[in-house]
Amino acid sequence: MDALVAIAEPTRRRIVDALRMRACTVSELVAGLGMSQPAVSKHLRVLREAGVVTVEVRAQQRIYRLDPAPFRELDAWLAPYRRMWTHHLAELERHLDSRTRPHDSGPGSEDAAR
Amino acid sequence: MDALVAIAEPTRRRIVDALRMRACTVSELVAGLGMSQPAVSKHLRVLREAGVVTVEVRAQQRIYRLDPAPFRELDAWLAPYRRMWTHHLAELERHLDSRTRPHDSGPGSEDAAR
DNA sequence: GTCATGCATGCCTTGACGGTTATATAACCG
DNA sequence: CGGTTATATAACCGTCAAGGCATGCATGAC
Repeated sequence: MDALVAIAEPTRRRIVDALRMRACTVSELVAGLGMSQPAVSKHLRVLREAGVVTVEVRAQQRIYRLDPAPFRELDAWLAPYRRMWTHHLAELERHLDSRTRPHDSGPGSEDAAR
Repeated sequence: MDALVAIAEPTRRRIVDALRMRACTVSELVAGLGMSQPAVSKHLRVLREAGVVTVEVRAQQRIYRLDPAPFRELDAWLAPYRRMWTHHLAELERHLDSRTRPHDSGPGSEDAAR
């Protein structure tokens, strides 16, 4: 979950969101972010060391692309919380159910989450 | 996605992970974290203002519990990235396929693994 | 070779943040 | 009422990180 800290930073999340569409060179990112090139390079370094992005050296250019691994990790971390809100939904559903059909006692239609 | 910044901080993630199990008072969190009470209160304030937790006033105690909303939001943000790693898996699968059966050219029977 | 390009690194400043101690507020207990 | 409990807030400090500029280091073009 070290990647989470890296991704949380607003500017880096902009970079990540940009790389989600397609791999980019540093210059392209600089143009899109409206920031100095060193600043972008430093953010890319953080993302690199957190395993969020990988680099492909191509002449003088560096092509950055996302590494799926940390996102899978984030997804795994999020999993137990998913149960939380599905539980909340189920509760709400039961509540609404009991208001609509006050005497419905049977475990009726199950609506699977997502 | 302001909640992401709040959750990214290590101590606050410990708090969130604790609250995932059950709602807690401040004192309980302080005991679990081994930190000063003001420090915990400040983190709780950040989480509160980010919409991550809600408070229930009960005499002198404040019972904190998670609010599912920001986690759903995080899940939604993560969704497009999910497509990324499933795509990677499909690619890897194709690759392994071509190595196992080098002359398999037709898009014939697809045996989906796992 | 020299020059230009693309990027990384070093240094510096500034602002934000996590942690502490001390204090204020509020609710129960006697 | 005074005293205790539970929590928030204030004031302060040390640290760290994000951004800027200047520079170094490769690679390709000439």
